[in-house]
Amino acid sequence: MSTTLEEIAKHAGVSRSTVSRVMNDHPNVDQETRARVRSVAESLNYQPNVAARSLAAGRTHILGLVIPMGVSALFSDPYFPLLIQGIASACNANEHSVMLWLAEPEYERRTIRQVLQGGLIDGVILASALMDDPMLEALRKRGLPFILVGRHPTDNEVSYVDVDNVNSAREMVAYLLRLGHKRVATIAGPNNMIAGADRLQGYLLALRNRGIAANPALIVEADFTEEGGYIAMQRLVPHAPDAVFVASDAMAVGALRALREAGLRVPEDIALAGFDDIPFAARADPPLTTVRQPIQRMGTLAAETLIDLISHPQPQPRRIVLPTELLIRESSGPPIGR
Amino acid sequence: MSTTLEEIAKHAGVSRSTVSRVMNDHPNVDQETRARVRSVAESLNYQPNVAARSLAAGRTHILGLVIPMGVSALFSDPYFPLLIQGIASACNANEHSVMLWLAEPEYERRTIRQVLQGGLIDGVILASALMDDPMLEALRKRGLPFILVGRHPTDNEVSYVDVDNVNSAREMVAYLLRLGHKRVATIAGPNNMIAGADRLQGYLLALRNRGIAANPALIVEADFTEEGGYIAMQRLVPHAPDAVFVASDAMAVGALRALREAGLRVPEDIALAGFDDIPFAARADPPLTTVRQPIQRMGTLAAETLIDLISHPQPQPRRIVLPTELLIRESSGPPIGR
DNA sequence: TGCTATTATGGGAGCGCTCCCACGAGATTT
DNA sequence: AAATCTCGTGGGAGCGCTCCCATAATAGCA
Repeated sequence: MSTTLEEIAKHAGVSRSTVSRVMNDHPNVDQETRARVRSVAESLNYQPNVAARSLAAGRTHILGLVIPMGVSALFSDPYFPLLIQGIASACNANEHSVMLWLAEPEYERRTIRQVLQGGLIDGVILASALMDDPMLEALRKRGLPFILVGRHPTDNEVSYVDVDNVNSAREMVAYLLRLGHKRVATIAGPNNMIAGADRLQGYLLALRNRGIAANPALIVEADFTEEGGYIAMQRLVPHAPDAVFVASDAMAVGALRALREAGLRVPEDIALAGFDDIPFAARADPPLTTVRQPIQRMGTLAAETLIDLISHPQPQPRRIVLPTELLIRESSGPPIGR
Repeated sequence: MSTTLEEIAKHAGVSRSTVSRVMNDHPNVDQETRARVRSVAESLNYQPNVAARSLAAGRTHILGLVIPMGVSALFSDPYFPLLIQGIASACNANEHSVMLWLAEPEYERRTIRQVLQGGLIDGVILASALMDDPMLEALRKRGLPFILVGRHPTDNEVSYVDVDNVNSAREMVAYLLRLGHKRVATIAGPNNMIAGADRLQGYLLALRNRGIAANPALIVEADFTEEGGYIAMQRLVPHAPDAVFVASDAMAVGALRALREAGLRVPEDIALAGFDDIPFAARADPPLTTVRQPIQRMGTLAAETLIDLISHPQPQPRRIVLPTELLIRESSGPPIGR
């Protein structure tokens, strides 16, 4: 069926061992022999058997991508597709493959077991871990290389790729305040998700820096979905905010819809700002002021860093923080007079 | 590190073979022995080594999911996330795992080789194969079980899960015609994608059934993206259609935007209908008349069918066609007088 | 009672690979 | 000149599992 090392060896007139050395770029192989083996392998369309390699060497060139699906809602915004694309693309470029686990809570124990003990994963990318994700604990106990997409709030011994959610949010809210808004509200993300908590933190910081006391009535938690943003905004309207920082664009789109239904104009009656810069943000009506984060790039970097971490284990964690960009569009409006 | 069969055997006071039989639900094991082995395995948190199992038995309980990324645009609409969710969910429920390949054209040959010859995939789900997808040819030549999501136009020896795109589109266009529209246009999907071609086919059929000649000026091909829909609609506007059937909701949202900018009201000046029923469709302004297709369910069924196909190989292909549903919302408007 | 099914179990072989050690030949050192 | 050190190569062992065959114990039937 599939070509084996031994066959290549026979055709090239060398031993199995030599072919193996060639395939793994080991030194101490004659230039000429190497070339001959390479060409035979190519012509026989040889592909090493991953299972055998894994058994013998414990290395598979497969990365696991684990996405907790407690918040399955997340899958309806373009965040994960972009992340996956970035990861897959890096894997393609580096001769790796991806195994995907959508960790549904009801199968949690089994998923963890599969991921950790199946023996066919070289490392794990854990995307948007929850605050107290059991997968994280299991990973660290097992000693399998892994990297988070999205930092961990308490544990600073783990590697991650992230953007600075706190400061990005803070800057956005500071911008709204500078425009002259007095009652800046926020629609926050779920508090058990790190990005949600961080962006709320940034909001609070910006207020504090201006010496403004946070008004609990102007802070509503939602679930990162359009629908959630819609409902949250309906709850916010009676409290008459003059600007709202929404912790994701998907929610901002929902908020926009609620405002339209409430007969409020954006940005004339109320300014709005989102987070993410999803493709639709620029095309919303009005176009959405938002924070751009390089999602696909984060995926690529996570994969690349993990691959490096696997072949060059290091005690100290890698922490990669990518820059964001404030995109000022029409939804935040001009400075207001006073 | 990881627990092995042999350890379980020792703890349970039986042989490796017996443990293997228990783990694979083979008959001819004493009830009591079986229970004992089970409990030992459970308490030692045993997980079979996938690589070893694969090597020995040629079965891995891993499904490959291959998504051609020629049209990476596809990833910005919720189709694939939903499909993936359905597949992953079925895999979780059936003790399988998923390997994901986003087949970028530049790595095509290598991807095919990895998928087919790595030896760690029991079967493949190929999503939205292109018209002449080389992966398909390779799969069939290799004899690996596989299933398509989205039928194949010429090859009817392959298994697939799909909706009846032709008839669903036909019905939607027939509905628009029944409302009294005279110049029904379409924004079609890419012609090298089967769903795109099929929906266009349905459009043409509906016209033919009414004895209406297709007007080339009223048919514009786009790429299933919002942006593509926007541009397509701009090109359509000068030809004054009174209704447009858009082959995907994502494109319909773009079309809506183009119409708004052109100062045309929906549905008063022009009726609009989409396809897919993405979550946002119901919340668009106005809410979008569309065809609902059970995307997540298609994923689940594809995975379940494939798993069945792997354990019970059959010569004849399985063809599963799921029903769609016409959702009449405001964007198509009421019947028009004449 | 003898004989053949049936059931429960153990152990060997081997899947395709990597790693380690052994070996010979040539280069380098003393 | 002998001793040592490279380098290139081959072959054995073994990763953890499944499959097959052998064996023993029991059941079924004449």
